[in-house]
Amino acid sequence: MAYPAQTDYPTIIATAQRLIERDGVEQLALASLASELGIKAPSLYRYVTNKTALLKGIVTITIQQLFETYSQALNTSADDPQNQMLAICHGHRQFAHAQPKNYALAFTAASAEQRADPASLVAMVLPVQAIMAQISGQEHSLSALRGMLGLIHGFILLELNQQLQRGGDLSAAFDFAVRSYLAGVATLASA
Amino acid sequence: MAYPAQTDYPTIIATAQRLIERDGVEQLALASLASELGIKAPSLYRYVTNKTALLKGIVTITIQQLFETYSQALNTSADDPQNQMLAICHGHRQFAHAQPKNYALAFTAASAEQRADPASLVAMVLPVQAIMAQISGQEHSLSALRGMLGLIHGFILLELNQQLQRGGDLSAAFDFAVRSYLAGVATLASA
DNA sequence: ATTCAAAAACTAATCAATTTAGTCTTTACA
DNA sequence: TGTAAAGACTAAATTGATTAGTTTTTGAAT
Repeated sequence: MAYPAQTDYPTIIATAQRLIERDGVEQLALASLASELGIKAPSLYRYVTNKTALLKGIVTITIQQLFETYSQALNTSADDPQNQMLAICHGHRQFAHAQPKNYALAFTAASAEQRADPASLVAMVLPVQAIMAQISGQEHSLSALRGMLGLIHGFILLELNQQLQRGGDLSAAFDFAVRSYLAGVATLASA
Repeated sequence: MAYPAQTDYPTIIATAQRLIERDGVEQLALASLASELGIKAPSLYRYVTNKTALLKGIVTITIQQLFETYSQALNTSADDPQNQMLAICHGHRQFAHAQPKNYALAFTAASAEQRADPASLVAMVLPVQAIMAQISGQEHSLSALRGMLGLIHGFILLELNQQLQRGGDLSAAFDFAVRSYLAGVATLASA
């Protein structure tokens, strides 16, 4: 029963994500964000308690979006576990490439207050672990999952941070690495 | 022919590394660093052009230290390429665990001005690629190397960022993942 | 011995950004 | 038609990096 809000939380987060993708996180000042929303910086404090909380909100939303990418990959993808897993890995990488700055922010937030809620990460990967179990066997499924997440995440970060600059087809290298890993997991499982 | 310096560049970097490890990068203020060195903040500007340059200096030194870890692993390690590679991977992980905050800073610096010189990274991994070639064959050695670096780096970052919190022996999982990957690379190479 | 100049540090001030305090404006509803 | 709550604003406080200008120390030349 009052003044009509000139913005709202989802808009703030979405706008912040857009600015981060355009200019980088370091450049994200509350003044610029507010200006982009047509308000002044102090007004943001009606929606977020401080900048750290804002960043954590961004991280949370980004993870949710990645989560949706996973769901889609799981639905649309192929018959056998190997191909399902490949679809997930490529989906993950595409997501990261589509919003590199937000992806990096989501997974390398320096301070603990900014990091994603662990529970949501677990929810995200449980179905993936089930598929991995078909490849690695139950016993190794958690370790195998962790290795795979490390592989795709690390590869992507090295790419995004310009640390794989020696040429060659990075998509092919990624595919090669994931296939190798899955093949190895399958081998060690049957041994 | 003058005032004796109360500090020097290497001391500044080493002290900054220590403070980062103790309190985190976000907490690294020039005033605290200066105070730790027994001087005032503006005096730091005689040694570094600005805070960004300081951070880049820290990153550079940290990478050099990791480089030395690699050299040691390469010297002391075993006969066959698989075991040499394992030694490198475990050495890398131990280094990261010994100085997690500086490791994360070195490899996830948001802005390009803070990142390590690409050439030094190449120099660091060339000998590793030679070993990888013995496992994967020349043709795949670069892709296989990239995958391995991604795997160990990603796994370590997930660990350090508390994103592998579901229990279990992480050292064992790391070992399992690396062995799986190497086995897979060897398999695909001979195919 | 004294002075000079350069190096290095200091204090004080500026600038940029987040955050807080207090005030004004809009609008739904009695 | 008035009023209270929500939302935004301006102004000011805070914190941290950076700059300007000044002072201190000391080795070397007179």
